[in-house]
Parts: sequence; C-alpha cells; structure tokens
Amino acid sequence: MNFPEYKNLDYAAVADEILQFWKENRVFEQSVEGREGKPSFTFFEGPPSANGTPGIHHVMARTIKDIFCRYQTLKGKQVKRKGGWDTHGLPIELQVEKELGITKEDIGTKISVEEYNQRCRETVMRFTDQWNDLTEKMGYWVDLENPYVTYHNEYIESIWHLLKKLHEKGLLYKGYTIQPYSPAAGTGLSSHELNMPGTYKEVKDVSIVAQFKVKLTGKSAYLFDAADSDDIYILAWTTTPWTLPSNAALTVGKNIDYQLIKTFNPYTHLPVNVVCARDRVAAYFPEKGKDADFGAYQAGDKIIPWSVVMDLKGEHLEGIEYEQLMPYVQPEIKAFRVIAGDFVTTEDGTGVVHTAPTFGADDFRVAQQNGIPAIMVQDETGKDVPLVDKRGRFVKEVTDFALEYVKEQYLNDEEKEAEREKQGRDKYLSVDERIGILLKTENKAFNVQKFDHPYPHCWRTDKPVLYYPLDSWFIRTTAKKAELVALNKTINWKPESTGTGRFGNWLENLVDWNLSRSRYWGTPLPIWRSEDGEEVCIGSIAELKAALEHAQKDNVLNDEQRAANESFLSKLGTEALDLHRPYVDEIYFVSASGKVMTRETDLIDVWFDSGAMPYAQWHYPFENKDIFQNSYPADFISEGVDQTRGWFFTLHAIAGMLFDSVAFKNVVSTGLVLDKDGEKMSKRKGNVINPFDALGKYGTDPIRWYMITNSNPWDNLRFNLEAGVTEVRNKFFGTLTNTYNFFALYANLDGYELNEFDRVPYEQLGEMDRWILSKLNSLVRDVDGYYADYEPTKAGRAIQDFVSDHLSNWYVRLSRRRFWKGELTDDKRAAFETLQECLLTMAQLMSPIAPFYSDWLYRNLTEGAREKAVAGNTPLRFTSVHLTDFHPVETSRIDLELEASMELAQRVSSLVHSIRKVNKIKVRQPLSRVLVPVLNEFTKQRLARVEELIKAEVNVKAVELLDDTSGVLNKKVKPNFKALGPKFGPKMKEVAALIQGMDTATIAALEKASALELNGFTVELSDVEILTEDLPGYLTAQEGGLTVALDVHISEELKYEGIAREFVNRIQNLRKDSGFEVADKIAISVSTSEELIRTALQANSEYICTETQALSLNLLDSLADAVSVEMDEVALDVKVEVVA
RNA sequence: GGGCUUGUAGCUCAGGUGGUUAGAGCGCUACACUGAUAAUGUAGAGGUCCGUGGUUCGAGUCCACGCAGGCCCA
Repeated sequence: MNFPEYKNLDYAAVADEILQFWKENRVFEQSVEGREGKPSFTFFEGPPSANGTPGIHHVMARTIKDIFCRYQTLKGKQVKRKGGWDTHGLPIELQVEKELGITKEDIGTKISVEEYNQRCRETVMRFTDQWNDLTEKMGYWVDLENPYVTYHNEYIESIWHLLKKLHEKGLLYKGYTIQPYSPAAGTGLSSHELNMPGTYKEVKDVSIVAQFKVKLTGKSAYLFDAADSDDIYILAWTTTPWTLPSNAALTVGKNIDYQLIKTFNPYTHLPVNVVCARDRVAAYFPEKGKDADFGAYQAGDKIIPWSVVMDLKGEHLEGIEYEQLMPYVQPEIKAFRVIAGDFVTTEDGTGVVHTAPTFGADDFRVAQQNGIPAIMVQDETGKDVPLVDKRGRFVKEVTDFALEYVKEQYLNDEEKEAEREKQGRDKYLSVDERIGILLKTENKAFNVQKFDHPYPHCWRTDKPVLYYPLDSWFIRTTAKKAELVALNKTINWKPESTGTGRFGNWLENLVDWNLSRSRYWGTPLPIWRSEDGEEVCIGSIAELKAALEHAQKDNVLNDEQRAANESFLSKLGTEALDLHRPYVDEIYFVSASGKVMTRETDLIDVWFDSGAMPYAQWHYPFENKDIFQNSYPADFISEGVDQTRGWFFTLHAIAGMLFDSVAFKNVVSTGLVLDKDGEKMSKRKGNVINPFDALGKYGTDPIRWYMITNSNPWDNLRFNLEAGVTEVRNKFFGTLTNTYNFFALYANLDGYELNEFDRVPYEQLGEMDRWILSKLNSLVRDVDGYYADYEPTKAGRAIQDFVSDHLSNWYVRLSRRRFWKGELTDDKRAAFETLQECLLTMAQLMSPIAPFYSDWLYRNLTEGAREKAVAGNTPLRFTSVHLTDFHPVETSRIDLELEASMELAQRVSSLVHSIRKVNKIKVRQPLSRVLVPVLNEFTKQRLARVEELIKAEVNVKAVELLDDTSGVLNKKVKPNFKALGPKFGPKMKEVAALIQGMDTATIAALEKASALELNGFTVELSDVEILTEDLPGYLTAQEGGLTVALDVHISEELKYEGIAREFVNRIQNLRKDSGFEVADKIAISVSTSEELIRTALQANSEYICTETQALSLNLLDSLADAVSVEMDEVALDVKVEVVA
C-alpha cells in the first residue's frame, strides 16, 4: 500500500509520532543546518522566567514566533533561534522570601546576602523541565541546548560592557527620583510599605490657593487686553504649602476649560483678574457676587463681586510666564511658566497644579518633559540638594523659615515650645500656617483654609511621609529621544497602532530610564565611587582585574579591604567567580587621587538584562563577534502587547543609544488569552487552562490552528477549548483528512504512484483540474503574501476556505467519478496528480501553523516515492515538510477567467438546487433544461465553458443561454448609486426615482444610445444596472443579478430515468450494507408488479448496470430470498449477489 | 485620570477608498444528497451594526461626545 489509510485519526497521537520522528532524525537541526550559507533570518527570543509554570497563553505567544521562523525556513532562509531564560528580578526574590518566611528587612540579619542569592539561583530554574516539555509538545522550534541565561557571568559581563559604553558617552548618570521618604526614620519607603494598612491617615492640613502673577509677554497679552488690567493672576491650589518656595511651574490640562475672572482679593481687597478652571469657579466664587456692582464694593464687604471676563482652553495658557511666588532661590535655567500635563483634574483645587519638581513624582516627570529645572541649592560639598534637607527642615537659603521643620509633627514638645518663644506667639504656628499668613499680606493668596484629606505616614515612626528626591542611577534616554523616535518609524509594527500609538506616545513622553533597584538578586551596577565623587565604570572582567590589581599596589586600603580584594582576585578565572552581590560589594578600588572607592550598591533594572540579549546572548563583544554582526538587528520578534514599555522598549533604547540602530525590524505584539467568557484567566477564578491537558486531549495542531485562525494575534483571544477546538478539528482537519483518505483509497486500488518526471502535461488537463490548480496557485500567492506580511490569521483562514469550499466541496465532490471509474487512464492519473499536488501544497502551506499534522500528511503522501526521489534528487527527497522549499507560484496557471466561470457554475447550481428544493423535485429526477438569461458576452462565454459541469451537478439535460435576441427577456433597471452620487448629489433621489420608473422601451433606448435625457438629467448606461426579470412560465430564482429558470416539465422518458437513478441509489446502498468490496461485480434480480418501474428499469438497464458494476439485471415475477426496498411509496423485492 | 485597543446574529468572526436588501461558520428548526460521511446541500428563524449628536443626496464605514470590556501607565 502506497498511501496509509486512517480511520478516526487521533491528532494528539499524530503529534507524538511526528515528535518522535523529529527527535530521531534531528529534523529541527537539519532545518537549520540545511540552510547553511543561505541568507539568514534573525529571530530574538524574549526570555521567559522559568520560576513559574507555563500557561496556555505561552502556547499562543510561541505559536506566533514559531510560524514566522518556520515560514522563513521554507522560503530558504537560515533561521537560528537561541532560547533564553530570564533569571533576575523581584518575582524571584519574592518567591524565595515567601518560601523562607522572611521579608527584605531580614536580609543581612536572619539570612546573609550570600545565602539569599544562593536560594534565588536555585529557585530560578526550577520549572525548566516543564518549560522544555511544553516547548516540545507544542512543536515550538527553538534551541534549548544552548540557551542564554541572564545570571551567568558571561551575560553579566556583556551587560557591564554596555553600561560602560553608556557611561563613556555620558549617558549614565546619578540623579534622583521622587520617592516616598520618611525624614523621621531617615529612609525611603517602598510602594509595598506605603500600601500597608493604616498608612494613610486623615489629617487636617493648611491648603492655599496662591495667586501667581502673570508676566506681560506675547503669549499672555490677550489676557491683559481682555481684562484691560495689569493685574492678571493664575490660581493654583496646594495642600503642602511648604513646597511653594520650590515651585518651578504651573501645570494645566490642555483640554480643560478655564475662565478669566475679574474680582477683588479677599485679603487685600485689591482688584485682581484670576484664571481658574470653569468647573471650579463655583467653589471659590459664591453665586451671590456674580456680576454684582464693582463700583459699590467696599473693602471688607462680605459679598465680593465677580464676573467672567473670558473663556479659554488650557492650551491657550501654555507657555505663559509668571513671577516667582516665593523668590528665595532662583534656578539657573529659566523656569516659572505654564505647562500642560495629563494628570490635572478639576475634582478639587483650581484646575491648575502648583508644580515643585523636587517634591512630587508627577511634578518631576512633567517638569523634565518640559525642560523645567528643579529649584535646588548647593550643600557644603557642592552637591545640588532640594530646599528641604533629609531631616525635613528648610535649608538656610529659605531665609524666613531657615532650618525649620516643614511638618509640625516632626517637632517634639520641647522643640515646639522653643519655636513658639522664638515666634513670640501664644501658640506655635506651623510653617504651612505662616506661609499662608505671609502670602495673604503680599497679595499672593486667594484662599487659605484648613483641609481634611488622607495623607501617608511612615509605618515605623507614624510621622508624615514626604515625597522627596532620592539618589538613583539613570540612563539619559531623553538625550537620544529624537533618534529613538526616528528609528521607531522604520520598524514594522503589527498592529501598526501599537507602534505609532502606544509605543510612539511613550517615546514622545520619554523620561530618563531609572536603572536603580535597591535589591539583591540581579546584575550589579559596575560603578565604584569615592567620597569626593570620583567614579569609574567597569566594562569587563579584565578591567575589573586591572583595577583590583592597581588597588592592591597602593597603600590606601586597609587590611580588611585588601584581604577582600585578594579573595576576589583569587577567584578570577575559576568556577568560583560570581559577579553578583555580595562578592562585588567587597571590592575596593583606589581612585586617581588616591581615595578609596566603593561600589554603588544598586542593582540594575532587570529589563536592562532582557534588553541586552542581542549582545549578551552571544557574550558580545568578548566572543562571537561575527555571529553577532550577522544576526543583528533582528528581522522579527514577538511578545505580548504588555511588553511595549518593557522588552520592546529596552531592546529599542539600548540599540538606539549604543548602536544607532533598531534592535528589530518587524514586531508582532500579541493580545491576551482570555477564557471563553472574555474573563482574564486566573488561578483564583479557576478558569485557567492547563496547557499540557489541552494539548494531550485535542492535539497540538488543532489548538494552534484554532488560536491562529480565530482572531488576529494582536486581539485578545477568547479561548473556547471545547467548542472552538472541536469545530476546527471537525471542519478543517476532518475535511482535509477525509480528502486525503479518499485519495489514498483509490490511489491504492489503482496502484497509483507519483512519477515526478512523467506527469500528465498541463496542456492535457481538463477544466476541473486546471481550475483547482488555478485556485491553488492563487492561494499560494495569497498565503505567501500573508505570511510575509505577518498576517497568520489571514493565511490560516485562506487555507481552510480553500480546503473546505474549493478542494473538498467542489473539486473532489464533482470529480469523484473520475477516481473510481475504470482503468488508470491519463485522465484518471491527472486527477490523482492534481489532487496529490493540492494535498501536498496544503501540507506545506499549513506547516508553519500546524507543524505535526502537516508533516504527517506530507509523509503519508510522499513516503512511497521517497526512494526514487532521493535517487533522482527531486523535490520529494526531503523526509519532512519542514525541510522543503516553498511552492513557487506558477502565475501562468492562474486563470482568472476560468475561476470566474466556475464561480458562475457554482452560483447557477446553487440557484437550481434552490428551485428544486422549493418545488420538492429531487436532484435524482433529471429535468430537461435550465434557462439562464445573459446580458453580456462575457457571462455567456463564461457559462458556456462550464455547461457540462452544471448539467451534471444539477441533473439537467441542457443549459440554454438566453440573450437579447431570444426576445423573451424582460429587463428592469436599478440605479447605480455609486456612479450617480458624484454626478447628481442632492438631486439623487429624484434621478433614482426616474430610473426606477423606466419602461422596457426606455431601457432599450438607453442601451442603444448609451446615454439618455430623462427630465433634463443625462443618464448614462454606466449609471444603471440592468437586470432581468423572472421568465414567465418557468420557475425562477435570482441572486446578485443572476437569474435562473428551470423547466420542470417531466416527460415520460425523464420519469423513467429518474426512477432508474433512484434504483441505482438503492442498489449502491445495498452493496454498501452488504459489505461488498468496491471492485466486486454483481448480479441484480428484481421483482415488482409496478408497470411503471418495470418499464423504467428495462429502458435504462445498461445505465443501471454500469453504475452499479452489475453484470446482469433480471426482472422476475417473483423472487426468493429477496430484500424489500422502498422506492417513493412503492416497494420492490431485490436480490444482489456477488458474481466475480 | 491619561494613552492605546475592542464593541456587527445566541457564540466566534468577515465587512479596501461612504452607495441604499449587512455577510460567513458554529449552534437551532425542517427537508434532502452521498461508494469521502464526526462530512455536504437547500430552506427557515435569528441584527437598535454599543449609545447620542453631527457631516452627507446617502453612514456599520467619516467626525465629536459618551457607555462598556481589555492592556499599559499614573
């Protein structure tokens, strides 16, 4: 048997079998090695973290990656794909802490950093086995033998090299970020600590609406004009008045509506014009004062008149400059202007946010984006520090409040009493309160009142937390913003909106990359500093060694430091070397000026680890320089859309900053996998799908196919395992397997073998074969384009439409007879060859998506021809579809005319079936003719070409094409709105009515003249669509401009033939039920008294015998051992025997 | 609160540049076909194209404002 036949195919078993075959024959390795010397296609694997178990969404994500790597391999590229593991970071630390029952506080006390990191190292690769297992079972081809691992010394060394290069370019610097800070405890707080219960307490603070005086410039002149005044102010609200001396900008919302309001200051009673968000006016301006008499106002009146001078948008305020509110310290760079920010609301305050870059995270970010400096002073060592020191006191430059605590709670009772005396008051007044008083007297406060709100407190000291600038290391990404934006425009994003929108906006609003992490398990920052700020960045192990050796020579280090250095030196070049903490912390250098240098204790952001993988995976530049150069940048990467600001960004940033290049040319960002109700999968909800169970139950290929064809990769997938995968399995895989089985059954019966050198020439093929080959080549062209364009969903859908609609349901259904009738003639051989080519091409086209099944199909179809193919070095020599070359598109075989003809045949057939159905005339009953009106020569020729097919398909004796000359056609006309619209515009309805009212004569006139005057409108032939109406006297059906009329008169002869066909059907069923072989010859005996049937059978006995492979048909009066057979209300006695 | 994204039949999804009667598959109902049969055909039921305004002779499609879900960020 040339072609194995199957019943009840188990797709999971197919996957197992093919996986085994791949392993035994190193098919993956062959697919890479076999392309040696060919152009390379580079794929970067985003490393998963092996400290968690894989989920079904990983099957989705990795299927996408796999598809394009396999496709490019088919296209002749060499696709190396190195696997990798992400091994550093907080999730691992948290897991270790959970298992040990400790917190971060305990590190260094209950457990040493050394032990802690050892535990992390053990934990991190815990589920590697499960991951490797899934990788195999889901058919994902990636090199797991030599993966990169981010905690390895070589990997870290490459990262250090990159950091050194950034440092050399001045792009790595020490700055600060605004973080929660407890002056009382003298420590920063993590977001975790801030989220502890009881941290937020309701407190009463002084809130101030300050008046910022607008300067008269070109940008603000319109306000001065509108108010006809020099006193224009912007109102901004704060609940932390102590930050007002640090004010550097005012932030407004671009789209927020503001109003300029004329009124009097309630404290100084001076006339003022103030800007406030329209939605907040009611909060500060009582309705009673609206448009009151300004002239009558007396200082101290309860009701203060006010009126709206003008409305304006936030964007009209941008760029307006104002006078510094509390001018203690002036920045070197220009500040004090209005900027726009997306965090401004009108829920409280004035819709204008007082912005102090040193004391608010939003403030800091928006200031940086707008080039607004922070208000700082220099301390005694020359370092820039904010106006509040680390103990929570104003610096001396803030003269009015020098060295005072900014929060009352930081003073103890004695200090408070001392302050009270100094102030000379009965009661201590806080800094906030006195700032309020000061501003009131200076006409700088519009509203001062106590305000209740929740405020975070330090969990250790119970004192208020400040948002405060703390040291951090940064990569100066903002310096390269323009380059990064420009480079991004060269990247092909799928979908495009992720690149232009999500990623593009992120780049537009870029802030410097905060690299610092105060943790333990990660890549250490390779920077050493002396107390004087001398600093060195180490870029390799060799540099580290040189610096160590240099340090040992001097007499600067103490004995302990020297011993630590010695210990590290002894490990260099040995297995014991470890570039992690705590070992690198115990390295001491000596600076050029002879000072001790210690390492900055920070670790770097793990995202730098993964963003460095293009270089570090090859230990570049210390090894593999050539490999790196040949595989950079990547042609293709893919990860979840949630990685936009993660991996996608870090890859892009490092490449752009250090290599003036993109890191990847094409990127597919994938959506989430949700459950069937669109809910996120989570362990808590219990709707998580175990990937191993799913693959085992349904098989890898149906699952992959379902995931890809159901929705675009970038849309979220509602994963309906049961219904969805079952449908794919039955409809697509079932149909394809059936088609293969059909082929195998008859090919085996005829002993058909494919001879790659002796095929029936294309020129001799019939219409059906040429048609499916045309369709096939059109499909190959489309699918090739879809894969090349990273559109796997379109590719999969095109393939399955071809298989079910064209190949199975039309080509095979209509060609069945050719496969089982008679000897192995050229026509039959052509049928086998055509079908085999279609199936083979399917195997190849679908192989990127369904790698196991497609290989199974390919091997079934070609295994018998392998030996000859290997000897002759023909295309089928490959043992796996994944080693083959992509089917070239044979454009000369794409015959669009033929495709159009066939489509007409399908439509006509469908209409005839529909008429038969409505009138309850079985398809087995032959009819004399079908009439098809055709209004143009094209359609006529196209239909003529497929006349025979239509006749056979709908069982009629003739297809008659009726054109104008027949004189029986009634025409009607429909307006073509698309053509009429631009011509007549508003008159359209009128014209359309005229057209619909045209009578037959007018239509004829229009056809003749090709243009006509209708009530003054010139209507051309192309402005209308001419259709035919029903033919009187026939049963008709219409669809999309096509009309079909069926002659349902059944002559005696047709009646007999119909009966004969019914009879043939019954005999075939009998053969089947009796278990006869397909090739068995039979003898038929019939007994019936029904004259009609007797006549019908006699008249068609030859036909009956041919169809049923009967050698004889005997009509008897009575019959023993007969079976009773129902034929349309009549019963016959029938006996069927095998005779040969 | 901001950015991006999705919303079309019970379910999953198609619907270049606006064109008047919005489609497919699954599911449901009925009938048929079949020497491929867990398949297929025909017919039927099933729609506020998320909502409200606007532009237009004409809007599922374009614009504005909302609503709901999702992701990321604050």
